[in-house]
Amino acid sequence: MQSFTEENYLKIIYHLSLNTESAVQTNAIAERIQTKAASVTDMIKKLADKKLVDYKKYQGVKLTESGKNAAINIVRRHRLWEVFLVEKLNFKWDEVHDIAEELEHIKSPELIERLDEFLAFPRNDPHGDPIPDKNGKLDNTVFIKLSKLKTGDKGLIMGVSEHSSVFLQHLEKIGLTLGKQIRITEITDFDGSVELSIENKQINVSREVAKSILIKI
Amino acid sequence: MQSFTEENYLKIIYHLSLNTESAVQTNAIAERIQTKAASVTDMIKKLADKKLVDYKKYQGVKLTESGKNAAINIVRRHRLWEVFLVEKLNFKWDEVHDIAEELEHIKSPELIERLDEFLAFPRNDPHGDPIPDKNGKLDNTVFIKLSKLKTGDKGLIMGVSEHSSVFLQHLEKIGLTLGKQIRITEITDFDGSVELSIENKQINVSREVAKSILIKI
DNA sequence: ATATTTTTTTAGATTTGTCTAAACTTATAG
DNA sequence: CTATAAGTTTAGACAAATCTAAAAAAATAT
Repeated sequence: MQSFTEENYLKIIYHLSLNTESAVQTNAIAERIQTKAASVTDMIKKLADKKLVDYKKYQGVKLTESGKNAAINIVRRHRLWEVFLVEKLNFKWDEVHDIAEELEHIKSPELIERLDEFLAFPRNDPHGDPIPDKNGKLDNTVFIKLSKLKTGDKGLIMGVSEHSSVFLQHLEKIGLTLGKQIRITEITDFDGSVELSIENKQINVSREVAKSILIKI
Repeated sequence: MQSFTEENYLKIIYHLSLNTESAVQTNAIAERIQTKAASVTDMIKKLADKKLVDYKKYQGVKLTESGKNAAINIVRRHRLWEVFLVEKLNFKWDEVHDIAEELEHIKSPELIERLDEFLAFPRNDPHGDPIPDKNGKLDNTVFIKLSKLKTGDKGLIMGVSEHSSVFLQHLEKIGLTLGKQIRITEITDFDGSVELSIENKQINVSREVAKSILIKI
């Protein structure tokens, strides 16, 4: 069983691994986890001793099979708690991350199975991210960035790839929330901004925003 | 804001204070918290520096006003989570203590207010213990031990003063659960065991058991 | 190919919470 | 009222996770 801190490292390494085939760098971890590179090196050695990561000096780390399992479990717990906070306690989607960050470390497996059942086995968290099932299996449906669509394309908002409060509050304000149907009405050539219709209203989003919204066609 | 460990000490000191007017002894804390007296002395000094306890060498500790507030807050969180686990996730009353022990340290006050609301502001936890309100106020209804009743007395089972799994499972098995109506039909003089009728059945409980069941007449 | 910059690691210190062993206080028994 | 026992504290050490400063390796630039 891992400590609170070890779990945080595993989770961060897992998230950083998703963007790359190659090993995760010490500095990248340090930045994400708000600590110094030297501390990361120390922890990496500890995780390597426990066979949770493969590590060669100066070469960064990769999760082992068992490290990956542990990480996915943490992600599962985090996302289930986010669903609970939004669906049952009426938190907004931009308010839940920090609380889930604490709740994810509660260890009882029985608790998580029952929570999953209580929430009716949700497949996605409030940001559209998939929730691993109890065997660690992830729904591998891949969504398309709104910025990749063409004029006339229709789709459903399924998630976001940027999780900051400012961004989520902005989406909330302009009405771009999970599950809504959209249709692209125009794409401005020179700045890539997108005009779309949603619930019979026309709104305009910048290319920056469009890149962070995930769509199912 | 206190650490996980400091919170545990405050909680234990609070519980031990309930049984006595005088200061709580180092050894008593050590026994409850599964640690050594020397460690307790160290932590007590830290809590005293933070003005959470009053401490004079060799004289034990008492919670200060602010220490007591902190402790009551932890108790509130613990008991609310116990209600959640039993009412919403269908845990049995003897299964929830350890999980609530972890959940009670999640810090967000907003979370607790919303949880309280979600549970419809329960007044008691699954063992009948009162839940402090958000101002720390405790319902001061005092219940009577079943062992104090006389033949013919009627009452409702409101709680238990012993929380071990074995005991709770035993009560569950013989049907003595929260909220049920009972009537004393006979008290055996020589061993103090109590015969009572509950839901038209006659059952017999030892004096030991009777002392740990709390009744509202 | 060498110099410079970036990244990573090491060495040694610090903090938090714990421990053992010994010393000290207070309580209890004769 | 002294001797012994019980309870508590101190001193010094340890493990976990962190840090700073300096050394070492790898990447980049001239």
